[in-house]
Amino acid sequence: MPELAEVEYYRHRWDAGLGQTVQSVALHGQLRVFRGTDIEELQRTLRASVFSESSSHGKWMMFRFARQRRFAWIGIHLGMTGELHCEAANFSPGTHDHFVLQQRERALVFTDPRQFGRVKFHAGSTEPEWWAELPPEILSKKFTVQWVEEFLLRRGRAPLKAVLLMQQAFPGIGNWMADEVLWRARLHPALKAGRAALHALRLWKELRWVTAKSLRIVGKDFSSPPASWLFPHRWQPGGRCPRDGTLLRRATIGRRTTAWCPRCQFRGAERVPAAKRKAGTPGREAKE
DNA sequence: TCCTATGTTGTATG
DNA sequence: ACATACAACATAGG
Repeated sequence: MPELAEVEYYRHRWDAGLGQTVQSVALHGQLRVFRGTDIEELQRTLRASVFSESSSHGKWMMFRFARQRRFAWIGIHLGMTGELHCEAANFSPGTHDHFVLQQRERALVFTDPRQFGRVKFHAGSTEPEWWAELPPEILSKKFTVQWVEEFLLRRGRAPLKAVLLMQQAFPGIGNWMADEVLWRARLHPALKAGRAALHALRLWKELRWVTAKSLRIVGKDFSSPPASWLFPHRWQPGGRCPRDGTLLRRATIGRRTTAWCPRCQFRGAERVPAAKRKAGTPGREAKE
């Protein structure tokens, strides 16, 4: 499920283990989530180290470990179905529990049935490249209106929805957050990004608003956003726009199921009227 | 049986 | 080189 707010929620589930020594590291089942990682070194380095720090960036989480003056970093991405949880010390892993950090009083577990998630590893005295090179976070100073505008222009021909999902510009935004932002900015998900660049300020504001609020609501204790959000209505059959009561529409846009209000989310005047479209001919819009 | 799922990556094409 | 579109990955549930 995880987008940035859920990621933050899951990250804190390992907090109980902070300051505690890792006694052993268990890798279980398929090793797919470790693709590209030296698992031998990972296990060797983490054993007897202290779990000393935890942070997140978009959909990535980073956990730091220390042994004497040596540091190790674990990066975890939850993919589509990943979760972190904390279990009793005598925990025995199930089929989808791929990564277990055993501590004296608990087990820190990474579970992921579909295995789209991944675990990265780095040891040394400086931060790993894959952590240092991440794009500006949405709530950071470096995430400016210009940043948004320039990216929209560069991806000018792609549908706005698809562009909002691009992690190199909007780290942490996923399917439901993108829909929420578009609905609040009153922009149609199929609008060409180049056209949406005119409304970069609005998008920037809503990106930051939705991000901040989601962290407080979902990130804190996995609560659901209130009925005034698009969120609780978007998958409901017969779901209606909380702003004007219009029946929501759904379609596949940018390869993902998208919900929007056909009344308050305009495509804008740029839409060339399909003057002579024969009845029965599919339009440019994705099938519904 | 077929469809869906809050994600990313590799590959083909323009 | 750059942007865009799509299949693929693996599993569960309706």
